[in-house]
Amino acid sequence: MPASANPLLIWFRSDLRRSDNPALHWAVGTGKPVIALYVLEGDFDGMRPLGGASKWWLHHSLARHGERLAKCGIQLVLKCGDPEKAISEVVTETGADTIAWNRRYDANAIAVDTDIKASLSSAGLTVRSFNGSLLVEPWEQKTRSGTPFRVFTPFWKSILAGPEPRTPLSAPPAPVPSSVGASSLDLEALDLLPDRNWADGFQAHWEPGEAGAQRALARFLDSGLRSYGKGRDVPGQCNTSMLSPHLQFGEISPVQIWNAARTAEGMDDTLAAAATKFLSEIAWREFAYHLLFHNPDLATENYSSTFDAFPWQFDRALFDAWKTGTTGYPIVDAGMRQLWKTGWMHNRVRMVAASFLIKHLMIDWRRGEKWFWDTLVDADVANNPAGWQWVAGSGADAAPYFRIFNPVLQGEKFDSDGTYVRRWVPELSGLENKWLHKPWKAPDAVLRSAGIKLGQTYPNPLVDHDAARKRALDAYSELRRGQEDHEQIADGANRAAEPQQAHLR
DNA sequence: TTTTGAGTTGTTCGA
DNA sequence: GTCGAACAACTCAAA
Repeated sequence: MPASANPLLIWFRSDLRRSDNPALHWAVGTGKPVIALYVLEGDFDGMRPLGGASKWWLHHSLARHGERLAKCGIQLVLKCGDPEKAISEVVTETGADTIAWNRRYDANAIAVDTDIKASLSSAGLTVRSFNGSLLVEPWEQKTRSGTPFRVFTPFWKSILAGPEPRTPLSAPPAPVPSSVGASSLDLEALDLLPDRNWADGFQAHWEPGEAGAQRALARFLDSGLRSYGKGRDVPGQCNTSMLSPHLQFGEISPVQIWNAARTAEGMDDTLAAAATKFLSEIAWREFAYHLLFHNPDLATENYSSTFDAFPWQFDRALFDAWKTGTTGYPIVDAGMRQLWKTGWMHNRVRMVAASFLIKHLMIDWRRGEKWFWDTLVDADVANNPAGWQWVAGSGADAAPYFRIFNPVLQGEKFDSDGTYVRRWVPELSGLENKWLHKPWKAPDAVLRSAGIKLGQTYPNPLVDHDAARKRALDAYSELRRGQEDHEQIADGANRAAEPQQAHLR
Protein backbone atom coordinates (compact mmCIF):
# COMPACT_ATOMS: atom_id res chain seq x y z
CA MET A 1 0.00 0.00 0.00
CA PRO A 2 1.56 3.38 -0.96
CA ALA A 3 2.06 5.73 1.97
CA SER A 4 -0.27 8.33 0.48
CA ALA A 5 -3.15 5.87 0.71
CA ASN A 6 -2.91 5.70 4.50
CA PRO A 7 -6.04 7.40 5.77
CA LEU A 8 -6.22 10.31 8.18
CA LEU A 9 -8.38 10.03 11.29
CA ILE A 10 -10.27 13.08 12.47
CA TRP A 11 -11.48 12.83 16.04
CA PHE A 12 -14.66 14.88 16.49
CA ARG A 13 -15.61 16.09 19.94
CA SER A 14 -17.41 19.41 20.51
CA ASP A 15 -17.07 20.42 16.87
CA LEU A 16 -19.82 18.54 15.06
CA ARG A 17 -19.78 20.60 11.88
CA ARG A 18 -18.18 20.64 8.44
CA SER A 19 -17.93 24.38 7.84
CA ASP A 20 -15.29 26.45 9.63
CA ASN A 21 -13.79 23.34 11.14
CA PRO A 22 -10.00 23.86 11.17
CA ALA A 23 -9.13 20.22 11.86
CA LEU A 24 -11.41 18.92 9.13
CA HIS A 25 -10.26 21.60 6.72
CA TRP A 26 -6.66 20.67 7.27
CA ALA A 27 -7.46 16.95 7.10
CA VAL A 28 -9.06 17.19 3.68
CA GLY A 29 -6.27 19.47 2.51
CA THR A 30 -3.68 16.74 3.08
CA GLY A 31 -5.15 14.80 0.16
CA LYS A 32 -5.53 11.69 2.26
CA PRO A 33 -8.68 9.61 2.63
CA VAL A 34 -10.47 10.73 5.80
CA ILE A 35 -12.14 8.65 8.47
CA ALA A 36 -14.06 10.34 11.28
CA LEU A 37 -14.40 9.20 14.87
CA TYR A 38 -16.61 10.15 17.78
CA VAL A 39 -16.00 8.61 21.20
CA LEU A 40 -18.61 8.80 23.94
CA GLU A 41 -16.22 9.05 26.86
CA GLY A 42 -18.73 8.95 29.72
CA ASP A 43 -16.87 9.37 33.00
CA PHE A 44 -13.65 7.95 31.60
CA ASP A 45 -10.55 9.45 33.28
CA GLY A 46 -12.56 11.83 35.43
CA MET A 47 -14.35 13.42 32.48
CA ARG A 48 -17.67 14.99 33.38
CA PRO A 49 -20.37 12.72 31.89
CA LEU A 50 -22.96 14.48 29.77
CA GLY A 51 -26.27 15.33 31.39
CA GLY A 52 -29.52 13.82 30.18
CA ALA A 53 -30.60 16.75 28.03
CA SER A 54 -27.17 17.00 26.42
CA LYS A 55 -27.27 13.31 25.60
CA TRP A 56 -30.59 13.77 23.82
CA TRP A 57 -29.08 16.58 21.76
CA LEU A 58 -25.92 14.63 21.05
CA HIS A 59 -27.92 11.67 19.73
CA HIS A 60 -29.59 13.81 17.10
CA SER A 61 -26.51 15.87 16.38
CA LEU A 62 -24.42 12.75 15.73
CA ALA A 63 -27.14 11.40 13.46
CA ARG A 64 -27.13 14.57 11.35
CA HIS A 65 -23.34 14.82 11.38
CA GLY A 66 -22.95 11.20 10.28
CA GLU A 67 -25.33 11.78 7.37
CA ARG A 68 -23.54 14.92 6.24
CA LEU A 69 -20.13 13.28 6.45
CA ALA A 70 -21.39 10.20 4.59
CA LYS A 71 -22.50 12.44 1.73
CA CYS A 72 -18.90 13.40 1.09
CA GLY A 73 -17.65 9.89 1.55
CA ILE A 74 -16.44 10.09 5.16
CA GLN A 75 -17.42 7.32 7.53
CA LEU A 76 -18.29 8.46 11.07
CA VAL A 77 -17.11 5.73 13.43
CA LEU A 78 -18.79 5.64 16.85
CA LYS A 79 -17.10 4.20 19.93
CA CYS A 80 -17.44 4.55 23.68
CA GLY A 81 -15.16 4.52 26.71
CA ASP A 82 -11.41 5.07 26.56
CA PRO A 83 -10.65 7.31 23.56
CA GLU A 84 -7.04 6.12 23.30
CA LYS A 85 -8.26 2.55 22.93
CA ALA A 86 -10.89 3.65 20.41
CA ILE A 87 -8.29 5.48 18.34
CA SER A 88 -5.86 2.59 18.38
CA GLU A 89 -8.61 0.22 17.24
CA VAL A 90 -9.37 2.43 14.25
CA VAL A 91 -5.66 2.90 13.51
CA THR A 92 -5.09 -0.85 13.56
CA GLU A 93 -8.10 -1.51 11.39
CA THR A 94 -7.50 1.17 8.77
CA GLY A 95 -3.77 1.89 8.82
CA ALA A 96 -4.42 5.56 9.58
CA ASP A 97 -1.10 7.34 10.14
CA THR A 98 -2.31 10.83 10.96
CA ILE A 99 -4.76 12.12 13.60
CA ALA A 100 -6.33 15.56 13.81
CA TRP A 101 -8.70 17.21 16.25
CA ASN A 102 -9.87 20.54 17.59
CA ARG A 103 -8.82 21.39 21.13
CA ARG A 104 -10.71 21.13 24.39
CA TYR A 105 -10.12 23.34 27.41
CA ASP A 106 -11.18 21.60 30.61
CA ALA A 107 -8.42 20.04 32.69
CA ASN A 108 -9.47 16.41 32.36
CA ALA A 109 -9.89 16.63 28.61
CA ILE A 110 -6.57 18.43 28.25
CA ALA A 111 -4.88 15.64 30.22
CA VAL A 112 -6.52 12.95 28.09
CA ASP A 113 -5.63 14.71 24.84
CA THR A 114 -2.07 15.38 25.93
CA ASP A 115 -1.49 11.74 26.85
CA ILE A 116 -2.96 10.52 23.60
CA LYS A 117 -0.92 12.98 21.57
CA ALA A 118 2.26 11.82 23.30
CA SER A 119 1.63 8.13 22.86
CA LEU A 120 0.52 8.44 19.24
CA SER A 121 3.52 10.60 18.41
CA SER A 122 5.91 8.18 20.04
CA ALA A 123 4.31 5.40 17.99
CA GLY A 124 5.28 7.35 14.88
CA LEU A 125 1.91 8.84 13.98
CA THR A 126 1.40 12.46 13.02
CA VAL A 127 -0.90 14.36 15.38
CA ARG A 128 -2.25 17.84 14.75
CA SER A 129 -4.56 19.89 16.96
CA PHE A 130 -6.40 23.12 16.14
CA ASN A 131 -8.49 25.84 17.73
CA GLY A 132 -12.02 25.13 16.57
CA SER A 133 -14.20 26.47 19.36
CA LEU A 134 -12.81 29.76 20.68
CA LEU A 135 -12.08 33.20 19.28
CA VAL A 136 -8.88 33.37 21.30
CA GLU A 137 -6.83 30.71 23.03
CA PRO A 138 -7.07 31.16 26.82
CA TRP A 139 -3.31 31.23 27.23
CA GLU A 140 -2.90 34.00 24.67
CA GLN A 141 -5.21 36.54 26.28
CA LYS A 142 -3.41 38.28 29.13
CA THR A 143 -3.51 41.51 31.11
CA ARG A 144 -0.59 43.87 30.71
CA SER A 145 0.98 42.39 33.79
CA GLY A 146 0.83 39.01 32.11
CA THR A 147 -1.82 37.46 34.34
CA PRO A 148 -5.16 35.94 33.30
CA PHE A 149 -8.12 38.32 33.26
CA ARG A 150 -10.39 38.31 36.29
CA VAL A 151 -12.76 41.05 35.18
CA PHE A 152 -14.89 40.83 32.08
CA THR A 153 -14.73 44.36 30.69
CA PRO A 154 -10.95 44.56 30.28
CA PHE A 155 -11.09 41.06 28.79
CA TRP A 156 -13.70 42.20 26.27
CA LYS A 157 -11.70 45.32 25.44
CA SER A 158 -8.63 43.25 24.86
CA ILE A 159 -10.56 41.05 22.42
CA LEU A 160 -11.83 44.13 20.59
CA ALA A 161 -8.32 45.57 20.46
CA GLY A 162 -6.86 42.31 19.21
CA PRO A 163 -6.77 40.99 15.66
CA GLU A 164 -10.10 40.24 13.97
CA PRO A 165 -11.00 36.56 14.08
CA ARG A 166 -10.21 34.63 10.91
CA THR A 167 -12.58 34.53 7.96
CA PRO A 168 -14.67 31.37 8.49
CA LEU A 169 -13.43 28.35 6.56
CA SER A 170 -15.85 26.93 4.05
CA ALA A 171 -16.93 23.30 4.24
CA PRO A 172 -14.18 21.31 2.54
CA PRO A 173 -14.80 19.32 -0.65
CA ALA A 174 -15.09 15.54 -0.46
CA PRO A 175 -11.71 13.92 0.25
CA VAL A 176 -10.42 11.05 -1.83
CA PRO A 177 -12.50 8.01 -0.96
CA SER A 178 -11.18 5.64 1.64
CA SER A 179 -10.75 2.04 0.54
CA VAL A 180 -11.03 0.82 4.12
CA GLY A 181 -13.65 1.22 6.79
CA ALA A 182 -13.63 0.75 10.54
CA SER A 183 -16.03 -1.09 12.79
CA SER A 184 -18.44 1.18 14.56
CA LEU A 185 -21.16 1.00 17.17
CA ASP A 186 -24.69 1.82 16.09
CA LEU A 187 -25.88 5.19 17.27
CA GLU A 188 -28.55 3.39 19.33
CA ALA A 189 -25.83 1.45 21.14
CA LEU A 190 -24.55 4.69 22.65
CA ASP A 191 -27.82 4.70 24.60
CA LEU A 192 -28.15 8.48 24.56
CA LEU A 193 -31.92 8.81 24.59
CA PRO A 194 -33.61 8.84 28.02
CA ASP A 195 -35.51 5.75 29.11
CA ARG A 196 -38.64 7.69 29.83
CA ASN A 197 -40.23 10.14 27.43
CA TRP A 198 -38.96 13.20 29.31
CA ALA A 199 -37.21 14.68 26.27
CA ASP A 200 -39.99 14.08 23.77
CA GLY A 201 -41.06 17.70 24.05
CA PHE A 202 -37.59 18.92 23.04
CA GLN A 203 -38.22 17.97 19.43
CA ALA A 204 -40.70 20.79 18.93
CA HIS A 205 -38.20 23.43 20.06
CA TRP A 206 -34.93 22.40 18.52
CA GLU A 207 -33.23 21.27 15.37
CA PRO A 208 -29.91 19.76 16.43
CA GLY A 209 -27.18 19.66 13.81
CA GLU A 210 -25.20 22.01 11.61
CA ALA A 211 -28.10 22.85 9.31
CA GLY A 212 -30.28 23.70 12.30
CA ALA A 213 -27.51 25.89 13.71
CA GLN A 214 -27.24 27.87 10.47
CA ARG A 215 -31.02 28.26 10.33
CA ALA A 216 -31.09 29.50 13.94
CA LEU A 217 -28.39 32.05 13.15
CA ALA A 218 -30.18 33.27 10.03
CA ARG A 219 -33.47 33.54 11.93
CA PHE A 220 -31.82 35.55 14.68
CA LEU A 221 -30.00 37.93 12.33
CA ASP A 222 -33.20 38.41 10.38
CA SER A 223 -35.69 38.98 13.17
CA GLY A 224 -34.04 38.97 16.60
CA LEU A 225 -30.90 41.05 16.37
CA ARG A 226 -32.40 44.49 15.73
CA SER A 227 -34.14 44.72 19.09
CA TYR A 228 -31.64 42.50 20.90
CA GLY A 229 -30.48 45.27 23.25
CA LYS A 230 -33.68 45.35 25.26
CA GLY A 231 -35.50 42.36 23.86
CA ARG A 232 -32.87 39.95 25.12
CA ASP A 233 -34.09 40.59 28.66
CA VAL A 234 -37.73 39.80 27.93
CA PRO A 235 -38.29 36.06 28.30
CA GLY A 236 -41.71 36.17 26.64
CA GLN A 237 -40.17 37.42 23.38
CA CYS A 238 -37.99 35.60 20.86
CA ASN A 239 -35.14 38.07 20.85
CA THR A 240 -32.30 35.77 21.88
CA SER A 241 -30.29 33.79 19.37
CA MET A 242 -31.05 30.32 20.82
CA LEU A 243 -27.61 29.36 19.55
CA SER A 244 -26.25 28.11 22.89
CA PRO A 245 -26.76 24.35 22.34
CA HIS A 246 -25.48 24.61 18.78
CA LEU A 247 -22.36 26.37 20.08
CA GLN A 248 -21.94 23.86 22.87
CA PHE A 249 -21.81 20.95 20.41
CA GLY A 250 -19.77 22.92 17.93
CA GLU A 251 -22.43 22.79 15.24
CA ILE A 252 -21.51 26.41 14.69
CA SER A 253 -18.34 28.25 15.70
CA PRO A 254 -17.96 31.59 17.47
CA VAL A 255 -15.90 32.68 14.46
CA GLN A 256 -18.87 32.12 12.17
CA ILE A 257 -21.15 33.99 14.56
CA TRP A 258 -18.68 36.84 14.91
CA ASN A 259 -18.40 37.31 11.17
CA ALA A 260 -22.13 37.03 10.57
CA ALA A 261 -22.87 39.67 13.22
CA ARG A 262 -20.14 41.96 11.89
CA THR A 263 -21.66 41.71 8.42
CA ALA A 264 -25.15 42.47 9.73
CA GLU A 265 -23.98 45.46 11.74
CA GLY A 266 -22.88 47.24 8.57
CA MET A 267 -26.55 47.77 7.74
CA ASP A 268 -27.33 50.66 10.11
CA ASP A 269 -26.54 52.12 13.53
CA THR A 270 -29.25 50.22 15.38
CA LEU A 271 -27.97 46.92 14.09
CA ALA A 272 -24.40 47.94 14.81
CA ALA A 273 -25.20 48.62 18.45
CA ALA A 274 -27.22 45.42 18.77
CA ALA A 275 -24.49 43.35 17.11
CA THR A 276 -21.83 44.69 19.47
CA LYS A 277 -24.03 43.84 22.44
CA PHE A 278 -24.64 40.37 21.03
CA LEU A 279 -20.94 39.79 20.39
CA SER A 280 -20.17 40.81 23.96
CA GLU A 281 -22.32 37.85 24.99
CA ILE A 282 -20.22 35.63 22.75
CA ALA A 283 -17.25 37.15 24.57
CA TRP A 284 -18.79 36.10 27.88
CA ARG A 285 -18.63 32.55 26.61
CA GLU A 286 -14.96 33.13 25.83
CA PHE A 287 -14.43 34.60 29.28
CA ALA A 288 -15.96 31.50 30.88
CA TYR A 289 -13.47 29.31 28.99
CA HIS A 290 -10.68 31.66 29.98
CA LEU A 291 -11.70 31.24 33.64
CA LEU A 292 -12.05 27.48 33.31
CA PHE A 293 -8.66 27.07 31.67
CA HIS A 294 -6.96 29.02 34.44
CA ASN A 295 -9.16 27.53 37.19
CA PRO A 296 -9.74 23.86 36.39
CA ASP A 297 -11.92 23.37 39.51
CA LEU A 298 -14.42 26.02 38.45
CA ALA A 299 -17.37 23.60 38.71
CA THR A 300 -16.52 22.30 42.16
CA GLU A 301 -14.56 24.98 44.04
CA ASN A 302 -15.43 28.56 44.89
CA TYR A 303 -13.41 30.82 42.65
CA SER A 304 -13.19 33.12 45.64
CA SER A 305 -12.22 30.96 48.59
CA THR A 306 -13.85 33.41 50.99
CA PHE A 307 -17.04 31.54 50.16
CA ASP A 308 -15.71 28.26 51.47
CA ALA A 309 -17.05 29.31 54.86
CA PHE A 310 -20.54 30.16 53.61
CA PRO A 311 -23.21 28.53 55.79
CA TRP A 312 -25.18 26.74 53.07
CA GLN A 313 -28.44 25.15 54.14
CA PHE A 314 -29.95 22.09 52.60
CA ASP A 315 -33.56 21.03 52.67
CA ARG A 316 -34.60 18.29 50.31
CA ALA A 317 -38.21 19.50 50.08
CA LEU A 318 -37.16 23.06 49.20
CA PHE A 319 -34.68 21.83 46.62
CA ASP A 320 -37.30 19.57 45.03
CA ALA A 321 -39.79 22.42 44.89
CA TRP A 322 -37.21 24.51 43.07
CA LYS A 323 -36.42 21.72 40.60
CA THR A 324 -40.06 21.04 39.81
CA GLY A 325 -41.09 24.68 39.50
CA THR A 326 -43.35 24.81 42.54
CA THR A 327 -41.76 27.53 44.64
CA GLY A 328 -44.81 29.77 44.58
CA TYR A 329 -42.86 32.52 42.79
CA PRO A 330 -44.29 32.54 39.26
CA ILE A 331 -41.23 33.80 37.37
CA VAL A 332 -39.01 31.18 39.05
CA ASP A 333 -41.52 28.39 38.45
CA ALA A 334 -42.01 29.39 34.82
CA GLY A 335 -38.27 29.21 34.25
CA MET A 336 -37.81 25.86 35.94
CA ARG A 337 -40.68 24.39 33.96
CA GLN A 338 -39.41 25.81 30.69
CA LEU A 339 -36.11 24.14 31.51
CA TRP A 340 -37.75 20.79 32.17
CA LYS A 341 -39.96 20.94 29.09
CA THR A 342 -37.51 22.35 26.55
CA GLY A 343 -34.02 21.79 27.96
CA TRP A 344 -33.41 25.53 27.94
CA MET A 345 -34.17 28.58 30.05
CA HIS A 346 -34.10 32.23 29.09
CA ASN A 347 -30.96 33.91 30.40
CA ARG A 348 -32.76 36.56 32.42
CA VAL A 349 -34.76 33.85 34.18
CA ARG A 350 -31.67 31.71 34.75
CA MET A 351 -30.30 34.53 36.87
CA VAL A 352 -33.52 34.93 38.81
CA ALA A 353 -33.96 31.18 39.36
CA ALA A 354 -30.33 30.69 40.34
CA SER A 355 -30.40 33.68 42.66
CA PHE A 356 -33.54 32.27 44.27
CA LEU A 357 -31.92 28.91 44.97
CA ILE A 358 -28.71 30.44 46.30
CA LYS A 359 -29.98 33.46 48.16
CA HIS A 360 -33.58 32.77 49.09
CA LEU A 361 -33.12 29.08 49.89
CA MET A 362 -29.39 29.34 50.74
CA ILE A 363 -28.73 26.09 48.90
CA ASP A 364 -25.17 25.57 47.66
CA TRP A 365 -24.72 26.84 44.08
CA ARG A 366 -23.09 23.52 43.17
CA ARG A 367 -26.39 21.70 43.61
CA GLY A 368 -28.10 24.08 41.24
CA GLU A 369 -25.21 23.85 38.81
CA LYS A 370 -25.56 20.07 38.73
CA TRP A 371 -29.28 20.27 38.08
CA PHE A 372 -28.71 22.66 35.20
CA TRP A 373 -25.93 20.43 33.94
CA ASP A 374 -28.36 17.53 33.73
CA THR A 375 -31.33 19.38 32.27
CA LEU A 376 -29.89 22.00 29.90
CA VAL A 377 -29.31 21.09 26.27
CA ASP A 378 -26.64 23.81 26.28
CA ALA A 379 -24.94 22.58 29.47
CA ASP A 380 -21.41 23.81 29.04
CA VAL A 381 -18.40 22.79 31.06
CA ALA A 382 -17.24 26.41 31.35
CA ASN A 383 -20.34 28.57 31.06
CA ASN A 384 -22.54 26.67 33.49
CA PRO A 385 -20.24 26.86 36.52
CA ALA A 386 -19.08 30.38 35.61
CA GLY A 387 -22.67 31.58 35.50
CA TRP A 388 -23.58 29.97 38.80
CA GLN A 389 -20.52 31.38 40.53
CA TRP A 390 -21.30 34.78 39.10
CA VAL A 391 -24.77 34.72 40.63
CA ALA A 392 -23.51 33.30 43.93
CA GLY A 393 -20.98 36.11 44.21
CA SER A 394 -18.14 33.62 44.58
CA GLY A 395 -16.99 33.99 40.98
CA ALA A 396 -14.87 36.32 38.89
CA ASP A 397 -16.42 39.72 38.24
CA ALA A 398 -19.10 38.51 40.57
CA ALA A 399 -22.39 40.09 41.43
CA PRO A 400 -22.12 42.13 44.62
CA TYR A 401 -23.40 40.13 47.55
CA PHE A 402 -26.27 42.55 48.03
CA ARG A 403 -27.62 41.98 44.55
CA ILE A 404 -30.46 39.69 45.49
CA PHE A 405 -33.05 39.44 42.77
CA ASN A 406 -36.57 40.15 43.92
CA PRO A 407 -38.56 37.57 41.93
CA VAL A 408 -41.70 39.72 42.01
CA LEU A 409 -39.97 42.84 40.71
CA GLN A 410 -38.04 40.88 38.10
CA GLY A 411 -41.27 39.33 36.88
CA GLU A 412 -43.07 42.66 36.76
CA LYS A 413 -40.18 44.37 35.03
CA PHE A 414 -39.26 41.79 32.40
CA ASP A 415 -42.52 39.88 31.96
CA SER A 416 -44.86 42.81 32.45
CA ASP A 417 -47.52 41.46 30.10
CA GLY A 418 -47.29 38.00 31.68
CA THR A 419 -46.69 36.18 28.38
CA TYR A 420 -43.91 34.07 29.83
CA VAL A 421 -45.57 33.10 33.10
CA ARG A 422 -48.88 32.28 31.39
CA ARG A 423 -47.09 30.06 28.89
CA TRP A 424 -45.25 27.96 31.48
CA VAL A 425 -47.50 28.26 34.52
CA PRO A 426 -50.89 27.90 32.88
CA GLU A 427 -52.75 27.46 36.16
CA LEU A 428 -52.15 31.19 36.73
CA SER A 429 -53.20 32.28 33.27
CA GLY A 430 -56.57 33.61 34.41
CA LEU A 431 -54.93 36.06 36.80
CA GLU A 432 -54.68 39.69 35.71
CA ASN A 433 -51.22 41.20 35.25
CA LYS A 434 -51.46 43.18 38.46
CA TRP A 435 -51.35 39.99 40.54
CA LEU A 436 -49.70 37.55 38.18
CA HIS A 437 -46.25 37.79 39.74
CA LYS A 438 -47.53 37.83 43.35
CA PRO A 439 -50.67 35.69 43.48
CA TRP A 440 -50.55 35.42 47.29
CA LYS A 441 -51.26 39.14 47.50
CA ALA A 442 -54.34 38.93 45.30
CA PRO A 443 -57.74 39.39 47.00
CA ASP A 444 -59.67 36.17 47.55
CA ALA A 445 -62.37 37.15 45.08
CA VAL A 446 -59.76 37.73 42.35
CA LEU A 447 -58.20 34.33 42.97
CA ARG A 448 -61.62 32.65 42.99
CA SER A 449 -62.64 34.13 39.68
CA ALA A 450 -59.28 33.09 38.19
CA GLY A 451 -59.91 29.55 39.38
CA ILE A 452 -56.91 29.55 41.71
CA LYS A 453 -56.77 27.97 45.14
CA LEU A 454 -53.41 28.80 46.69
CA GLY A 455 -51.88 25.77 48.28
CA GLN A 456 -53.93 23.53 45.98
CA THR A 457 -53.85 24.62 42.33
CA TYR A 458 -50.71 26.69 42.83
CA PRO A 459 -48.35 26.74 45.84
CA ASN A 460 -47.98 29.45 48.41
CA PRO A 461 -44.55 31.10 48.35
CA LEU A 462 -41.92 28.74 49.73
CA VAL A 463 -40.25 31.55 51.67
CA ASP A 464 -41.06 35.17 52.41
CA HIS A 465 -38.93 37.43 50.23
CA ASP A 466 -38.09 40.03 52.85
CA ALA A 467 -37.16 37.45 55.47
CA ALA A 468 -35.13 35.40 52.98
CA ARG A 469 -33.33 38.49 51.76
CA LYS A 470 -32.43 39.52 55.28
CA ARG A 471 -31.21 36.02 56.12
CA ALA A 472 -28.97 35.95 53.03
CA LEU A 473 -27.56 39.42 53.71
CA ASP A 474 -26.83 38.42 57.31
CA ALA A 475 -25.04 35.29 56.13
CA TYR A 476 -22.94 37.31 53.70
CA SER A 477 -22.01 39.91 56.31
CA GLU A 478 -21.16 37.09 58.71
CA LEU A 479 -18.88 35.70 56.04
CA ARG A 480 -17.22 39.08 55.69
CA ARG A 481 -16.74 39.40 59.44
CA GLY A 482 -15.26 35.93 59.55
CA GLN A 483 -12.85 36.98 56.83
CA GLU A 484 -11.85 40.10 58.78
CA ASP A 485 -11.25 38.09 61.94
CA HIS A 486 -9.15 35.76 59.91
CA GLU A 487 -7.08 38.66 58.62
CA GLN A 488 -6.70 40.10 62.10
CA ILE A 489 -5.33 36.81 63.31
CA ALA A 490 -2.90 36.87 60.42
CA ASP A 491 -1.98 40.49 61.22
CA GLY A 492 -1.43 39.55 64.83
CA ALA A 493 0.92 36.82 63.77
CA ASN A 494 2.83 39.31 61.64
CA ARG A 495 3.10 41.78 64.49
CA ALA A 496 4.41 39.07 66.76
CA ALA A 497 7.08 38.37 64.18
CA GLU A 498 8.02 42.01 63.75
CA PRO A 499 10.69 42.40 66.45
CA GLN A 500 12.56 39.50 65.02
CA GLN A 501 12.29 40.93 61.52
CA ALA A 502 13.53 44.29 62.81
CA HIS A 503 16.44 42.54 64.34
CA LEU A 504 17.22 40.78 61.09
CA ARG A 505 17.10 44.06 59.20
C1' DT B 1 5.01 54.46 41.57
C1' DT B 2 0.74 55.76 43.32
C1' DT B 3 -3.81 57.12 42.75
C1' DT B 4 -8.13 56.94 40.82
C1' DG B 5 -12.17 55.46 38.35
C1' DA B 6 -14.92 51.88 36.70
C1' DG B 7 -16.81 47.51 36.71
C1' DT B 8 -23.45 42.83 32.49
C1' DT B 9 -27.66 41.75 34.23
C1' DG B 10 -30.19 44.86 41.55
C1' DT B 11 -32.95 46.43 45.55
C1' DT B 12 -34.34 49.34 49.09
C1' DC B 13 -34.84 53.49 51.44
C1' DG B 14 -35.73 58.08 52.07
C1' DA B 15 -36.10 62.66 50.17
C1' DG C 1 -44.49 58.65 41.50
C1' DT C 2 -39.17 59.48 40.55
C1' DC C 3 -34.42 59.79 41.89
C1' DG C 4 -29.97 59.33 44.10
C1' DA C 5 -27.45 57.09 47.60
C1' DA C 6 -26.03 53.16 49.90
C1' DC C 7 -25.10 48.57 49.94
C1' DA C 8 -18.08 45.57 49.77
C1' DA C 9 -14.18 44.43 48.26
C1' DC C 10 -11.17 43.86 44.78
C1' DT C 11 -9.15 43.87 39.98
C1' DC C 12 -7.57 46.25 36.14
C1' DA C 13 -6.05 50.03 33.45
C1' DA C 14 -5.25 54.69 32.74
C1' DA C 15 -3.53 58.93 34.44
